[in-house]
Amino acid sequence: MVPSTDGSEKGTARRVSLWTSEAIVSDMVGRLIEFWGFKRNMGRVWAVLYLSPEPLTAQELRSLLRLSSGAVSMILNDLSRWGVVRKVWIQGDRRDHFAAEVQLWRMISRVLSEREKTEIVVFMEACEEAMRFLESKVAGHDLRDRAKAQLQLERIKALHELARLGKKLLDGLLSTAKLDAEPLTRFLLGGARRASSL
Amino acid sequence: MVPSTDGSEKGTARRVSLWTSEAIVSDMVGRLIEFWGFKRNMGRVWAVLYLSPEPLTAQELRSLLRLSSGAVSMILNDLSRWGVVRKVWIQGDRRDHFAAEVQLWRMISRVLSEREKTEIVVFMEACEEAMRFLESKVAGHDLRDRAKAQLQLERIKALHELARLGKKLLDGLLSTAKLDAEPLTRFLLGGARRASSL
DNA sequence: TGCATAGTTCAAATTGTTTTGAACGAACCG
DNA sequence: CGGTTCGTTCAAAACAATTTGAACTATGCA
Repeated sequence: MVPSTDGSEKGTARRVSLWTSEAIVSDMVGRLIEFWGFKRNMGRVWAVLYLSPEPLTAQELRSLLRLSSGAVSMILNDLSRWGVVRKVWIQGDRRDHFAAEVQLWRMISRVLSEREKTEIVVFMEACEEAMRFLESKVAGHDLRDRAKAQLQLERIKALHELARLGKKLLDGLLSTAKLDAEPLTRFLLGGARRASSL
Repeated sequence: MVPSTDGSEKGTARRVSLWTSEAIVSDMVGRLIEFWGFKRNMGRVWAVLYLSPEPLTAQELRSLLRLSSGAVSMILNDLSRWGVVRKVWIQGDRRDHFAAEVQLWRMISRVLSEREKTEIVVFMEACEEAMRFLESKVAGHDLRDRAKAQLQLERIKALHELARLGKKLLDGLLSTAKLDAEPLTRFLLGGARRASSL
């Protein structure tokens, strides 16, 4: 509401509403991120920081996004733990300032490797455990059970194999990621692109 | 509890508890699927069907997984809409029987294309809208605002480009998928594998 | 030291999602 | 026709996740 005394140095809140572009993008990133299993506000906060020319304080985020102090604190923590936001020390200001990681690909690969990879590994281990159980069943007496155990073994093996392939794909993506700043861009797809700043 | 009159033709519930392998896998698939943004029980139901030698009735699923009649009905609907389970007509039995899609890759590519692709397209459209808004800002009078609009334009362009690449990757996966039954297996990764039944 | 502001924590409240179970409609069977 | 079983729907209940706000800790400053 208050139209902001824009150049001010110390005032409580420098600006209290988002540009249309910021609203659209933060909303969208929020949705996307939620859909990916994170909190919606993590996406919103990240997006606002990503579109900000300077690092912002918790206060500013708070008023831009109408969140409580607690929420902002927790969300910034989450984002820091995922390495997608970092604290920036600013001369003579006691408050913490936050900046978004702008290397999109670095960010994504970090998340992928921490999150998806664990998920896949756990899944594969579960498959292995189930298969160990079935090994004993296939040697059992009941004929019907043996056939069933056999079938399950095959099916679970297929799941296991799928996970293995998924992991490989992921590893492929991640290794290209480490290599450089223009990564996905030539990962198997469309070799002839100019460098971009992802 | 009741150990089942196994070969029975018409009894209410043929079996009421899961094998260890089934418990492990259905639990695991449930988690994974939940993590992917579906209902946990969708994963569980699918997994039980996937590991079953014959199609099962809603009743059976109900007692195997301890769900209410309503829940089973709704979940089977969801699964049908996603095309990962289908009704099987069984001679002289009034009840519907359900079988899991066992072509893992076909199943996954269907879900990927329906869900992720839409998501990406919507995201790209949002980026475009935000960029249109900014185009007007860069022509504005306030100097500060112009710089900021410029920055946002660049950043949003990067997001847009990332989405485009994601889409391309997805399309690549999906097109290999359509091609055949042994798909991911040689999608860029490890050319030298035997055929599998994914 | 005492005041003021920044930041964190956590129990309670809110919000959102999934499940339940009773009510209903449809199909089959004698 | 009834009676029975199957399947669906939907409002209420249970559950899960997120947010709030007040209490608290820490730090800077005079």
